[in-house]
Amino acid sequence: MAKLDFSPIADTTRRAEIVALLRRAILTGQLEPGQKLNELRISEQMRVSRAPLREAMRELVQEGILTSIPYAGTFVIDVTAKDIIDAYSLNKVLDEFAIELAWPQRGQSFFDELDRRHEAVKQATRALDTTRQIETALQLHGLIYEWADNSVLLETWQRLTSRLQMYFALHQRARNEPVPAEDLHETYVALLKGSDMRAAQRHAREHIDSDFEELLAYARGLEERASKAAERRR
Amino acid sequence: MAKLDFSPIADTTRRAEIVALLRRAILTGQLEPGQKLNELRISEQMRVSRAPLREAMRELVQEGILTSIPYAGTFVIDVTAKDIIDAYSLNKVLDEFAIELAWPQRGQSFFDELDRRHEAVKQATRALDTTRQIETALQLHGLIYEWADNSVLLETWQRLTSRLQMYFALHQRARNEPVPAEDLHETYVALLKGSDMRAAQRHAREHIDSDFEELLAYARGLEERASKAAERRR
DNA sequence: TCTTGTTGGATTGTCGACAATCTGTTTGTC
DNA sequence: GACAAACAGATTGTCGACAATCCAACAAGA
Repeated sequence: MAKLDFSPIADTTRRAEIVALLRRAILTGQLEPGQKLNELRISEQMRVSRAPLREAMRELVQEGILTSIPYAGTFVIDVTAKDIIDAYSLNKVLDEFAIELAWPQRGQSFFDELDRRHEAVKQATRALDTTRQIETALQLHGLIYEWADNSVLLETWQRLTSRLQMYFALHQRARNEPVPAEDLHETYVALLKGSDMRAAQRHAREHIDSDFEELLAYARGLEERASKAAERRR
Repeated sequence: MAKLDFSPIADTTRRAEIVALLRRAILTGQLEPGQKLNELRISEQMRVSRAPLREAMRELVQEGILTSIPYAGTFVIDVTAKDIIDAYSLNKVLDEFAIELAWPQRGQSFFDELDRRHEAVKQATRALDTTRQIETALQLHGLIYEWADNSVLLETWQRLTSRLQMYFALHQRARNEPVPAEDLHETYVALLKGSDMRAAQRHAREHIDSDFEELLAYARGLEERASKAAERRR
């Protein structure tokens, strides 16, 4: 008998599709931070009743990209400079841990997948598809987590990634100019293939820092705009 | 004007109360791992309609203590030895990070709160209230996270804590004998008051390991029972 | 006997309507 | 005109009923 692995069949509940739609809208910045989600309007647009929509929203609230205030509404989370700093500093720690766990698990299939994902990033970069560029870069980064073989760590990283993706998307959107940017991941990939774990950990940390500077600049801009808006309100 | 800090008013949605009730039932082990939650029955018992109950369940699914299979049901998560190992090893890393962040933030109010929580543990221990003992011990442990001033880290720890609380409760429940256990936190508290951060980090790691052994023994018991049950099913 | 269809009951997913709550505006009073 | 009470509209929270799906038991055919 031919050996054939079937993947699990897709979730076919409206709820799951709504979650995917909303998440995508938020993570790509189509829904802006602080924006209120009107249940009636969205449910009409999606041709769905409010029940599955509300359940989907609860999921995203727990996922950390929406916040809900009883009887007031559900909103896209606000993004502050501190949030970005917090997320990044935790990401550093987790990265180091993930590399440590994944290191002995590396093998041919790991390297193959590494190349595959790296290629995807390069392709998105060439195509000037910034949204996809962010997505693929994060997926490349996520490989060590998938191979770390620690389900709680993976889950944690996925939550964190949601926010990072959102932050990057907002950043890109703010300077509404596609940034080709040559490939920053060459060294990262090479080190993950090498034999010096410490070096890989160190690079992951530094690489993060370089991206970080840009994001922080954006965050500071946000802060400024927010305080000005508060001033205007007086 | 007198300075007075009001705490936020309680959530008054049924949903929030249901979440609290269910969470408590799960974390204290009243709902067993793998058990199915029948929506109709629970909603009738709580005198509530299925809508807020289902929303509450979605939250707990995202919180990681329930799992949902479309059209099949929502279940309390299964607990495997690997889950416990994974949670603990991540907890070590996070603890180290939290201590590092919290260290410069320590001050009188930190020490006071530390003592307060330590006292709560001792009291629960004296009263042989194992459920409360677990709760208070985790709260003591959580102090460094609250003072680390990193919202993402805190959030992450709270998710992790849910599981740890559940694991401990199951463990206690399995050997249905209240364990007085003398105070294990004396050293931990002392080190957090001291001036040697490294020592505190080291102790946190070792302290975790000692509790860990017990939990692992329990987990292995679980595995064994599970495999036997699987055998019987053939 | 094994496999494959069918059927009934139970349970989850979804819907539309109603109740509770909030917010901004209007009205009334001083 | 300033302030508070009452109202109106919009929005969220909750409910009961219906539709879709699953599962176990049973029946039919090879």
